[in-house]
Amino acid sequence: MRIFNSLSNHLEEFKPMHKDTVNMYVCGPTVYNYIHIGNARPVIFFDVVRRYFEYKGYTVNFVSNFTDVDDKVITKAIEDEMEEKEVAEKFIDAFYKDAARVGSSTKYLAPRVTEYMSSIISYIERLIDKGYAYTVDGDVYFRVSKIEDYGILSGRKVEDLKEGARIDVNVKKENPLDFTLWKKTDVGITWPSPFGEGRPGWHTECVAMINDIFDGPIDIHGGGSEIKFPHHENEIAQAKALEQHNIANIWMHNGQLNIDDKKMSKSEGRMILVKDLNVDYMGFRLFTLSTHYRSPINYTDEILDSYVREWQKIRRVYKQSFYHLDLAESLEISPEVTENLKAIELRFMDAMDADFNTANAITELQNLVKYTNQTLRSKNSDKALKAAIDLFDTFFKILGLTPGVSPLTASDKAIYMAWDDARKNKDFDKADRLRDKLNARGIL
RNA sequence: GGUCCCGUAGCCAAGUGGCUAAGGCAAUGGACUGCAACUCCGUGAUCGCCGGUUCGAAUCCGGCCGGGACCUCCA
Repeated sequence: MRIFNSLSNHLEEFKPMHKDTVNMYVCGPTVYNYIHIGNARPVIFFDVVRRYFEYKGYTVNFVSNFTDVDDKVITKAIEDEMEEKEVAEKFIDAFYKDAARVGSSTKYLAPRVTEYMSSIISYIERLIDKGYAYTVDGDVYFRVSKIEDYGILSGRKVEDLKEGARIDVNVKKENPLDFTLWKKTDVGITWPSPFGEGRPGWHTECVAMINDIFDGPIDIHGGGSEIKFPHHENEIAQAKALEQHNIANIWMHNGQLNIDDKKMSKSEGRMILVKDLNVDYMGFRLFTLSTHYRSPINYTDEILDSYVREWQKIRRVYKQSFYHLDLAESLEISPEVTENLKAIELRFMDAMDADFNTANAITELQNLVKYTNQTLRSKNSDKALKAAIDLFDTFFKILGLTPGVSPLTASDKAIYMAWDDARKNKDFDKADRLRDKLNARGIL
């Protein structure tokens, strides 16, 4: 399988560092607010990455952090007259709820900055010891000039960066590009350290946690493209300084989600929170996976709506097939995998193998829908239908889509049979009443 | 100002050197149907514009137009 590596800018054949295991880390949210639909994109996409690796038989050690201390969390805490910890707890809970809503697993290791403070401090100390960082007045800065190819990930040159850099009011820095490792402060929560009372900068947490948890470089590091620079660039710089490696073999970055073709902006009123999305979340998940993960994706109500309807269509044929077999007491029938189904499955997997081309994978899901609708209406095809359902289950598992269909109850079946009889007897009044009942139960 | 990305039918979107440019939505014609819903079958684009490279380009190169991102907290 081939994955696009942001570090090399090329598609690369995936080779795990440790046989049958994938170690991956995805930059998680800063927990000062509910997540918006743009935050949901990596939550959904990297969940699919994990699912696909698991489908392929790998054990996936999936880690994604919570940034539970930084300026925003502190500001929010002061605003709401809460402790930083309370703010973090509140929005971590909310995050888990939203992640579950959009169909992503929440069962993974989620380290928090506050839990790794000693690791972060010692990481910074080691950087100072080796001359890659310097202390000024209780602040600690990373010395970018010590890193030979700083800018390698984001494809920037130090000269270009300097030219574009704002006039830095912080005269403490040796170089405007140097970034903060430790910030001296007396606002909000602080920790004691050898450099003084303060709190860590944003860029060390991920490297320190990865270093602690995985003990060495990992297979995949993921995140949104907008944090490629400076965050990921700075992570690499620190790891190079101490560990002489790039943290991850493969760096993956998802494109941004825009609203009405513009970047989300709270101040301009262009921001939608996941919890406020008043639709079937599976439709939203399908929407985010309908564009290749590296491309930007545009949100409008209309576009989302078309994917919600698409999801209903997918779910409908699955449900109808499932109930068809259930009514025939054939849910456990042995499947007959036809050539068509084999071809659809093969193309689906080919798409996933090609840098997680979920857009093409979804096309195959749609081909399966069409095939199943045709099969559903032909006679004596229960075995093929069973095979189709099995394939749906496989696709759903990989994409993280859940149709929410379970076997019918005895009373459901009785009504269904009665409806069928009424129609055969041309008792349409009765049939319509029974049909309403079945609709109310969500069976038709 | 610097760096970079994108522009495929009304809409979403795949394809990044070679069979007739996938698929979906919408629209429209037909089939099915007690009615309706559902579903199935059919119908649409020469790929922003101009020029170049090539036997051959949506795919490579150059210019132009349009949109966006990053360079500052941001998934």
